[in-house]
Amino acid sequence: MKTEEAIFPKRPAGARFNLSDDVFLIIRKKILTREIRPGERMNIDSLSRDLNVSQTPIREALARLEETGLVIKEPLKGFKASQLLTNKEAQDLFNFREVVEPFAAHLAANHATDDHIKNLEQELDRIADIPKKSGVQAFEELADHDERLHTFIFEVGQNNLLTKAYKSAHCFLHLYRLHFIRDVPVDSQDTLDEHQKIIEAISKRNSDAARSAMIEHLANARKRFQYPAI
Amino acid sequence: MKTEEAIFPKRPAGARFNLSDDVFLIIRKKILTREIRPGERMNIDSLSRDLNVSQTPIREALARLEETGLVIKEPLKGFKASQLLTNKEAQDLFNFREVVEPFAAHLAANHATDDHIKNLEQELDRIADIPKKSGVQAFEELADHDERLHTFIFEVGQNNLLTKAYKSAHCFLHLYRLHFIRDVPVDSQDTLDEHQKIIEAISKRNSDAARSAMIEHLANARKRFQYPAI
DNA sequence: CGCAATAGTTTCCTATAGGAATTTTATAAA
DNA sequence: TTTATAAAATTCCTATAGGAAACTATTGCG
Repeated sequence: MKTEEAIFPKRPAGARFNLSDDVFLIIRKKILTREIRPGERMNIDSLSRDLNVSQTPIREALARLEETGLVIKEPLKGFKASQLLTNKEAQDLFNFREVVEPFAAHLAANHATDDHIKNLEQELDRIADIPKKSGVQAFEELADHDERLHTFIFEVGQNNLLTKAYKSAHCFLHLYRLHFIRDVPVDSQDTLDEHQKIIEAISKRNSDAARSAMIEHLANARKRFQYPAI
Repeated sequence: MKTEEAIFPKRPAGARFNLSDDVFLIIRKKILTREIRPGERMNIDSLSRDLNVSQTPIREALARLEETGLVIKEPLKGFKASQLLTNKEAQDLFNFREVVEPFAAHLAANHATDDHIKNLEQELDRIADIPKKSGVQAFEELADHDERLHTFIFEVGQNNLLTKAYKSAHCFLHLYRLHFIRDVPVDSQDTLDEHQKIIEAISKRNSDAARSAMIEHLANARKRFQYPAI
């Protein structure tokens, strides 16, 4: 079968390809952009028709997504996108972050190469004008930046296990945030200031400062997050 | 198709069942007991013949196992069990545990019900005679106990996200330990004393004591672990 | 011996059919 | 009208067969 190029991007020549990986990424994206809503049923048949792919790769992709927790299988009923975090689960997530991220920042300060630091500073430049913007677009840019930065800090830290744990938890925060905070005016300046402080500490290879900057940032982020009272 | 009851245990009448879940657990067990060795190729065909199941559920189970990291897919070549942790990765794992488990112990002390505490103390009784034993059997009993205890502490702690992260990391430690320490005489008394200290702290709902007992235990465990110089 | 072409194997993917469970619809009775 | 039962349609789950692409091994040739 010829895959539709509009959907499946061309790969570098010679690269191994694999339908279920593509399908996995596509469906995951649909969920993370809320094209598929939390709790929504996902029909294997129609997915396979939409993506122009047989059922096998769809099933594999859904099985993998189930393992990540983004999708839930109800035997003999079908798959559905999992529900949003409850308030309690969101608090659990923050507890998790408060345990794991300061350590990641500490590691990052110890392992950062010059290239890493350049990347971090570029990231900061790239989003310097967000505070002047407003509305959904500002929110989305800030959320994307936040995600890139925090993930990158883990990657600089070089503990793959830790990184994996963070990533698998983080996508739920992403969804939660998307759902509740989308239309709330965000005070992006505070966030960016805190990010800057973290990056500066990492740039100076000051691991203690990086750790405490992250602790402070997360405490504030949690407060900013309390906003939507479910 | 009729599943073989020797392999697939009967389920309570009316319970939803699902072949790929069974297959997932069976293959995972084969890996965690080293019936399938790290790095070993896994042929979909022969798996499906062995388990007397068609290829579809095998593929789904392998896709899920790939997501956990226990299995690696090489497109157009097939699946294989993933390699053992490198020494560096094992150290990363200990770093991860040292960040996450003291917090879990803290949570457990705060959330423990009387039932939980009874279970913890029973677990301690159950293995009190391990120090008198020796050889592979003693090792296996200790390893099983260790796994039960640490996992249970997370469950008492009630942060599902944290628990999930721990579990998904822990199976690699399990394999690593199985490979390198199996035939090394273990000094189980130290381990059990430390476990006891943790359980006592949790029983008294003393979260600070639980945290520091766990910190101490992990530091010692890491030392005991250095044993096999790879 | 080294290299290239070929055949065989393996794996991925598709397609499809039929069984099983669920949901929906239709019909009948209270 | 409401409730209960039965039939139909939908959907999921499994099995199986076969084509396409890639890898492996063998063989033949220089």
